[in-house]
Amino acid sequence: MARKTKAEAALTRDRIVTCARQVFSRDGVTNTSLETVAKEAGVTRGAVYWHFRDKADLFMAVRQQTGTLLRFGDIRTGDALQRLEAGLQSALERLGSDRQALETYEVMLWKCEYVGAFAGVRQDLMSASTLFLTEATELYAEAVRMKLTPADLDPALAARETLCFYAGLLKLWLADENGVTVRTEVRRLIAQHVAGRRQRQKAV
Amino acid sequence: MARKTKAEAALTRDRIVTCARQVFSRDGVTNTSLETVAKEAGVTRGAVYWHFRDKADLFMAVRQQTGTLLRFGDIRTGDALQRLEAGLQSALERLGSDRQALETYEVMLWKCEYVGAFAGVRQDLMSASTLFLTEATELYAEAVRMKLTPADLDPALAARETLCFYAGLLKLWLADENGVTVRTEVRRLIAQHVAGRRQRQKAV
DNA sequence: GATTTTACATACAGACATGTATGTAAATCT
DNA sequence: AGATTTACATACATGTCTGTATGTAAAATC
Repeated sequence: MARKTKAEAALTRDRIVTCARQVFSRDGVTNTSLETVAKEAGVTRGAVYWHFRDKADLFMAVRQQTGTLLRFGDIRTGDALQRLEAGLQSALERLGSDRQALETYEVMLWKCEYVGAFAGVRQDLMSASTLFLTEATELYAEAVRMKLTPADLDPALAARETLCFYAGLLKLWLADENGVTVRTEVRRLIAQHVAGRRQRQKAV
Repeated sequence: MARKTKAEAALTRDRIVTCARQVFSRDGVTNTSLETVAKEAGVTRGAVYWHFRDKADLFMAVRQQTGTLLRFGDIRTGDALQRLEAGLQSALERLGSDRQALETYEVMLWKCEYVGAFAGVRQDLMSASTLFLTEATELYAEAVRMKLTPADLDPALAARETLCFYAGLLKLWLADENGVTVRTEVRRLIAQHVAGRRQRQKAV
């Protein structure tokens, strides 16, 4: 076999990751053999083992290729609550429009068993949750300072509730292919969730 | 081998289910061989195949043995929002005190790939979500009628938000073994979530 | 009490996955 | 230009899991 140039090799690696994502999302991580991934990518297991140590390593690459769904830092317009809402909205919108993100999260939330070598990945997910909490807490703190919310709102607790809401929404959205639970109402759901924090004018 | 009496056979079946739950929660569903389950239960694969058609069937039995975590219908004291909160609280409390429930949900939410024969199980989960929605919607509707909430609250939408919150809370609670995200704050989180619906007195 | 089931254990056959070792021709380095 | 890596393909050795077929002694049935 003729040796590939470095650029070609990078392409090969990328193809393997892309195909892995697709096969994982179709058959589940554990049920997928590296042979299947290799075939799909038009290479042999040799190539796969050259680029990745094992399946868990490949799975990590799949995650990294897609990156993070939600980045509050990217959003800079509006008040704190508006930025929070925009972040959530854009994350869910991306799921609907970005097939790669869809497949990756489908795998992570429904088609992966976090056991053995994959237990570490679960730790990763928890780190992502912690990051979410940090950012969301800061946003809520700002909202309190700006009197956008009742003064007694606890930013850390509110952030945790939002994290739960977001985690559940992601999971349900992915499973709700027929739109019977949340998929058709995402926008309103997110808007309502954030609106619930906002200072209310007056009771009836 | 001496034939067992019907009662003994039922015990055997139950042991298999119990051991399956434990092994599933340790090794993940896909990575678990029926041989492992059988050994753990002190029988051979013959017994397992006698009682269950295949692994998916056994998994269903694991779920049925534990039953539903959350039943709003069981709670009859307090106003609609109090009953809603009590339902959520009791579900999470059970996770902390009932090891069987803990293991079952750990498997369902983190150690199972919903693919192939297990795709049907995911449908089951969605049915459970639908049931949750029905009950929660009714509770919110009652809350509106009793003026416990702002009059413009949409019961169906509120129920969906609560479903997301609950789903995410369950998942995060299970993963949060070190108590860094939600585990130590469950009670307050749930209380806050429900309190957010309640009619507020007056803005500052 | 003879017959029929039952509740398993045992045995069999085949498929499939993994990790590693080895081969190789061309790209890259010096 | 020669030496050395590189980017794979191929081959090997091994273990494991599944489903089914068959055997069997005692319960259950009549």
